[in-house]
Amino acid sequence: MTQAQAADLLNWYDRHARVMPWRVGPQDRAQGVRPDPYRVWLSEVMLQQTTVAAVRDYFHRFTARWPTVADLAGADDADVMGEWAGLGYYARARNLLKCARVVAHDLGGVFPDTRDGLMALPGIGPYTASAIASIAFNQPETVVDGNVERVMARLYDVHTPLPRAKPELTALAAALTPQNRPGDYAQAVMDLGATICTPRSPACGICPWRDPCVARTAGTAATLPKKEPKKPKPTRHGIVYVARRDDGAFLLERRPDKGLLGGMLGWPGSDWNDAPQPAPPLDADWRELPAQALHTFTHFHLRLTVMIATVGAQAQPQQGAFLPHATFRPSDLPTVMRKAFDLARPEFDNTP
DNA sequence: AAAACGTGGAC
DNA sequence: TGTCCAAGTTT
Repeated sequence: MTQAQAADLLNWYDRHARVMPWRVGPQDRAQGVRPDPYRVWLSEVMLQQTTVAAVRDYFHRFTARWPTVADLAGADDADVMGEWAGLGYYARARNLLKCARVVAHDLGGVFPDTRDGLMALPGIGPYTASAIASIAFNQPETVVDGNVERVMARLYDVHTPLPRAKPELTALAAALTPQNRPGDYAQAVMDLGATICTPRSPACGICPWRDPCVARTAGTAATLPKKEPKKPKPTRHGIVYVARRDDGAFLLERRPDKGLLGGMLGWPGSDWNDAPQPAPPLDADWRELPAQALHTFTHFHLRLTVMIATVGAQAQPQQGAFLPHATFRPSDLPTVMRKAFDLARPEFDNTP
């Protein structure tokens, strides 16, 4: 019964698998081609809470610049954080480097091939460990991501809201996981969730699991999975200071590793709260821009007031350091800081 | 164990 | 415009 269901899904995957740069397709896989564990790991970390569309270009840039785990382990922290800029959840990038260095220096450059071994590494949790073990090492582990939760909730018409339903959905997913082709099966369920069993208006008519799906029969598919209500996001305020030196250098600071945007480059400024105190990083003739930078994080909205100033070569900052014009890439900034820069930049162009 | 942690696209 | 959501992990 369940074996037949798994076979139905694998047949569907053989015909409809999405093509992705880190993936070995079912045809090649059948010929014995194995995916590179480094690329599987890198893609899985990038894909945590992040869409395939957003990951593609980052994956290409990372693998072009650091083709192996040893290359990545030898990279400078600032270069890795800069390449990650814009992708979000920056703890992933810090843990990525930590993990690469453990694998390169302590494990001889070889990734563990078991779920437990993988889970011991920084930035690898239950989902990612199962994904790497099954996809890269063909271990019969069960992956449970948002797609799998949705597919299982519908297949068995589970109305318990998430995250409470997670253990139940995990058990249901495990019972379906076949012993053969575990990697293809894992990717097949996720492809099904991403292309057929979508959050809104699922395409039940062309679903390989149309017949056994309880929620489709009950007419509840589109309402599942249920979720606990979310808390409203408060709005916080902050002030950033964008100083441009005569020679084109900009005053930037490296944020501490802990906390929001940890380890990333940013403009010096105030704390972010209801009524931020001015905190200019150096004495200058600061001018407030008429427009604010608006940005929404996971748990709050932010309205950033942008102050700008042009300073001379003798300027001595109390916070941060001037980054030479030739060294500064705006693309190294996290998005909220790039938004502030996008407001400030034309002002410097207009008043050189 | 609840909260922190980013961003961009779809509707 | 606002809300939801995406191959979750850490503390």
